[in-house]
Amino acid sequence: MQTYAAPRIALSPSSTQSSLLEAFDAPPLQPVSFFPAGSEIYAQGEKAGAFYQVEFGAVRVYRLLADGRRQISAFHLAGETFGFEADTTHHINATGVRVFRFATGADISRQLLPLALKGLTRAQEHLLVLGRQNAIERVAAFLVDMAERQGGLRQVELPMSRMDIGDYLGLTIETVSRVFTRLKDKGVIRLPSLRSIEIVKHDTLHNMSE
Amino acid sequence: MQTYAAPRIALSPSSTQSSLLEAFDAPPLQPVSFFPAGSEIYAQGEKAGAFYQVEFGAVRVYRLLADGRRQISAFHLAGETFGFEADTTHHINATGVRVFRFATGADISRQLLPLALKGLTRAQEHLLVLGRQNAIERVAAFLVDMAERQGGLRQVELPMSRMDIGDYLGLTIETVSRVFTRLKDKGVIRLPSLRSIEIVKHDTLHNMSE
DNA sequence: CGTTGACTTGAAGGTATTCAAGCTTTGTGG
DNA sequence: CCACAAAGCTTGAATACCTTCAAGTCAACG
Repeated sequence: MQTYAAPRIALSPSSTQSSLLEAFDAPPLQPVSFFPAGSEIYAQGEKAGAFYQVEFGAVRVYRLLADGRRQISAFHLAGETFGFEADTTHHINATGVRVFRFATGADISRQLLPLALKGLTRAQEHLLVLGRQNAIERVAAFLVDMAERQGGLRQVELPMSRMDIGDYLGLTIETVSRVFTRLKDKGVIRLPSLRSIEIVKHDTLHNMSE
Repeated sequence: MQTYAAPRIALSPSSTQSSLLEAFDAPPLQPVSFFPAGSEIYAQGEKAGAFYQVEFGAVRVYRLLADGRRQISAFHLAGETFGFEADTTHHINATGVRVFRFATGADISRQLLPLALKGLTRAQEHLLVLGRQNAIERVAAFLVDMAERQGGLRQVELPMSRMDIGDYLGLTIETVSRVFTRLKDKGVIRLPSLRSIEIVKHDTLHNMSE
């Protein structure tokens, strides 16, 4: 199985972080362990019953077909919290994740349910993108989502490669690259560097993602 | 918004039903109400905190784009149980659903969590299909899934239209139809009627879905 | 400064969509 | 029960979009 070692890019905490954490009603947490870049979290023996906070970079949750085709079902960005997803056919690949455990096993489900529901809602929106939107719409939706999760600023950091983006959007890296170029030529975005984009025409981008 | 009134097709209870229900450890349930064909469940004022059992036919969970494009994120078949998914941008369309409510609001999350996790796992598998598999593979995966959920028999009933299948698999109805024809011509399946298929070469179908 | 990996760009090809027509099934009224 | 209408499904031809294959550029790193 291929392992992707993503570069460590420090991100500012996203806006969704605090609200998600607040939703937990201050559970008793203990930091337990830290996973360096490229870690296969569950491959290292971790099971459900823990949940995680991303310290920097990003976490990819993905599935593979027998021939190696990969679909990333979710990214978790720096500052965000996620949990469960325990499943042997299911992989999580991290760059800098700190693990918290629940002090008691009693009300784990009360803690995990909002995360599960959030994940389910996102997955349903993602299905709409993959099933019914074309390449430009997919990339636009991705950028809008990334921007929102980073506080809605003009400047958006992409803590993942073009290949990751392609595997998230169900596109090839070439198509992702071409769409970036098209958006740049239209003046919708700027590309100061490979891993950062600047959203110039926010409304246009938003309309593109429908 | 378009409403699809699916025909009422009685299905034998699927194999996954009992295991899901058993997982609930016999919660105190009360049947509350019944939704006829074409009901928009949440459009009728139902909120989360209840869960549902499909009596016959099927339930579609879907999202719409502004221009009407639709993506069905899940089918729930006769005998199966589902819950939550409360969300205004999110629609559920039913043909014959009985609603159960939890007697107490206390341990709702303990009851809902396994359902949420099941839904999340299925959504992730669905994302892999939509993002990385071609038309034949998608239809094959769909048929294999339907067969398994109906007890693994050769004969599979499809309690939904070609349009529903297309909107579930991210394909047009024409493509769905063409793939059915191709599978029939290859001798992999038979089509005794529009809404029922017979799986002749089970292994071939399974390999196609990867 | 050269090498490596990641990304971009171009051209050709393939797969699914679109548009259109014909067919089949289902439902309805005579 | 039959005839017709309407809806759903199938089939065909042309088109569009994305992929594949290939070459070239850029950036990071030793």
